[in-house]
Amino acid sequence: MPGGTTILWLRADLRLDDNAALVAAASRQGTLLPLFIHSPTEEESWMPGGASRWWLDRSLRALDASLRERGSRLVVRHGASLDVLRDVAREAGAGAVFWNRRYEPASIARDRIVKQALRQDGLVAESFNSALLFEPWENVKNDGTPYRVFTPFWKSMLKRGNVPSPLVTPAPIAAPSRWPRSESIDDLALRPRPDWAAGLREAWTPGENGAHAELARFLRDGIENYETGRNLPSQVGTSRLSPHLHFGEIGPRSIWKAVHDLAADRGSAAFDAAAESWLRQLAWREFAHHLLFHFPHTAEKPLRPEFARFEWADDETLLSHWQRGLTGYPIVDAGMRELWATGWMHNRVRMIVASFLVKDLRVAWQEGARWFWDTLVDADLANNTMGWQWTAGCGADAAPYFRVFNPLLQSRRFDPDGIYLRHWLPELAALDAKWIHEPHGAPALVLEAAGVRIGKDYPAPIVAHDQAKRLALDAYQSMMSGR
DNA sequence: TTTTGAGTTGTTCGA
DNA sequence: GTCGAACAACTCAAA
Repeated sequence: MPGGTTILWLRADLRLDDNAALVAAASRQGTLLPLFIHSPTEEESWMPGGASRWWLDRSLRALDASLRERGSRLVVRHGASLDVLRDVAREAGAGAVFWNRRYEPASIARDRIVKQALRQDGLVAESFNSALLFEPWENVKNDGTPYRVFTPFWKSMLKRGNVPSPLVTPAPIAAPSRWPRSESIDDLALRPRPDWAAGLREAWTPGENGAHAELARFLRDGIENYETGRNLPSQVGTSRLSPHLHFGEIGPRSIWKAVHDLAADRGSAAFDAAAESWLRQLAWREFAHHLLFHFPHTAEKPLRPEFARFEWADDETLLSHWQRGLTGYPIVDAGMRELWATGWMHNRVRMIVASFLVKDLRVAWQEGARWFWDTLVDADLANNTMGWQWTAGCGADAAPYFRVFNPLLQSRRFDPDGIYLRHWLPELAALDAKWIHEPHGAPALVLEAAGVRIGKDYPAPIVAHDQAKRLALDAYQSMMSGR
């Protein structure tokens, strides 16, 4: 019978707007019990890192506040998901559990067990899609197998048409007559101790309102010049929506519609082109989930099996210099310090630092993926995995192995005035645009005038790029020839 | 099945 | 300084 109480099991969908499970639960004409279960070990080896936990803490508080505005609240518990769901269902007399799907391998396995068990208990258990425009199994090749190249995936997605519209959430949200026990968000101990999150607080506003504000900012100031702006780390030329998307504070359906509405309003071909280039990025997110769904081993292992025998440098020193932003290459070090301070790094710089770790230092891409996982507020298994495998050349797109980023050229091209470098490397701030990209090459008098002592104030390069590139290419060739 | 065209993000060389 | 071609040849998608 309809009615009764439905548990809305919230996970990576921390929003009220455009939430399919919420809309479906509300349509049952009963009451709704919003529940978050903290169960990090169920993510197996991909437990949220410190930056992600900080974000989650803030996002849960924002969600609770939004629910209270609508006459409800967020129940918070910790423990094994199935056990908690059963306990809460009993305590609240709930007859149904609804949730939005996640696509990480460990989540899929857990959710399958949970759904089956709840149904055996006699509960209604249903899952929905609120994270993606299309399910990973929907947009596949004509022969039913998954795509491994982005462009055909994207064309096929456009050809499907009918991108779903965002769902409208009813207000208020009907609260149950009796609330089950809830822990406080503080009890989850998500906030870092000691508190190193000052930079994160300054940079971000987690939560649904913060997400929509960021989208509005980007649609107003960023999207028109996205093609150039997205490559300049000294500017806010990207949407910065990645952490909001990861936690589901905003969904792709809302974004797709907002962009198309704006494009229709502008009615200019130039705007359409800019808008499409950004929506392609949203499709890359879809593609990443598609890949992780169909190739679940790729979070740990290369998609291209021949890369399993690549000989990586097993060198803790190189890795730790990279992690701390002490490589002697300013663009790499600036990026790594931005990451450490804000939990985020500009995408252009992510490519540069990733290429540097994998090709110049020849440290395994999995080490870089791990560090990003622990430090990024937008750490997302699908995106992180695809990005690192692409950089290493072992991923879905056949990037030619000789494509090695030159950190000096990239730095000059995308931060010509050194604004980004000076911001994150204050010890180099007095160097001019000519030398800030390569301080170790500057004449002694220039260094002296700028107060920079190489090896003391700022490190000498830990590897010589030209030589490192040759060694990397040799290593790739050895691997390919099977030696 | 075979064939054909194409593939996020780069660098370097030589005209 | 700018531009096109080469890098080296592989995998994928689709006709």
